[in-house]
Amino acid sequence: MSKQAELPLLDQTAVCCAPMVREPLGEADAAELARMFKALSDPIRLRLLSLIASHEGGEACVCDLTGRFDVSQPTISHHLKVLRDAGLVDSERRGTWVYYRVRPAALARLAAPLLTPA
Amino acid sequence: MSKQAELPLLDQTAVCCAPMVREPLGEADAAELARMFKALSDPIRLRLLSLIASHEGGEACVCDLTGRFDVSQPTISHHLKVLRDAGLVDSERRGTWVYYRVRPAALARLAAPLLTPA
DNA sequence: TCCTTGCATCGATAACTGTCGATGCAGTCG
DNA sequence: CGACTGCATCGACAGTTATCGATGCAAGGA
Repeated sequence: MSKQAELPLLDQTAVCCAPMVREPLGEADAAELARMFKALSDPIRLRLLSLIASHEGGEACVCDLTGRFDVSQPTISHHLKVLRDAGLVDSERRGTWVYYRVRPAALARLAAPLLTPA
Repeated sequence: MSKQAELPLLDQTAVCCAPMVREPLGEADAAELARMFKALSDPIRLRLLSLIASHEGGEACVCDLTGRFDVSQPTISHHLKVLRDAGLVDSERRGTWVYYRVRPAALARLAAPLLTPA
């Protein structure tokens, strides 16, 4: 579990600190950002992410998440996998349960290009 | 042109100022945010947005955009429509050309929930 | 008026996505 | 060991999306 390195590495400074208002996105940056935004392009995934982030301790086990939605457990599992593959969350098994936790750096990477410089 | 009101109105303060780390997203908020993120989930649309935003005057006509990509003109037109329907850009016809311009408030609305509070 | 240019729309098609029930697998508890 | 629970994976199916060429339409110039 905890698949990292699903996305190619990026020049952190390029994506992180240069709002796209200043200079056009390169093809590679656009491709990676698009992959991450795509993970956020579903209402259930957004709610999952916010449930995880706002849960006490900053983490939530799948059992806390399933049942809060009108979709089946395999569907929740699928959405969690999409979030994980996009690098937005991490998962860790502890005993019977699997805990998910948000990766704040990933969110920051997405927010950065959206912020218009003053 | 310039279709507004494609998205239902939202409580501005709820979406805008409450990072989802604090409290879980409501269903309606999640649905609208997902629609906007979906518009950003394509590399071509991200590059289009950054080209428009970084273009001099903060606006670009379609003729500045077509030809910078390996896809046909109708495809570019389609992607611009997606961005417009999501409320991320505005378009205006002036004479022969149609100019697109980013709506900074929309970008800010997307960035807000991603920012983790200190 | 007719032709040209800039852009949008249409219809078709291949690829992708969300969802489900069924199933598999790992860990826990008798 | 055997049963049960929590979660992931599989295979199938319906709905959506990205793309294209063809076409339409508006504005400007000859």
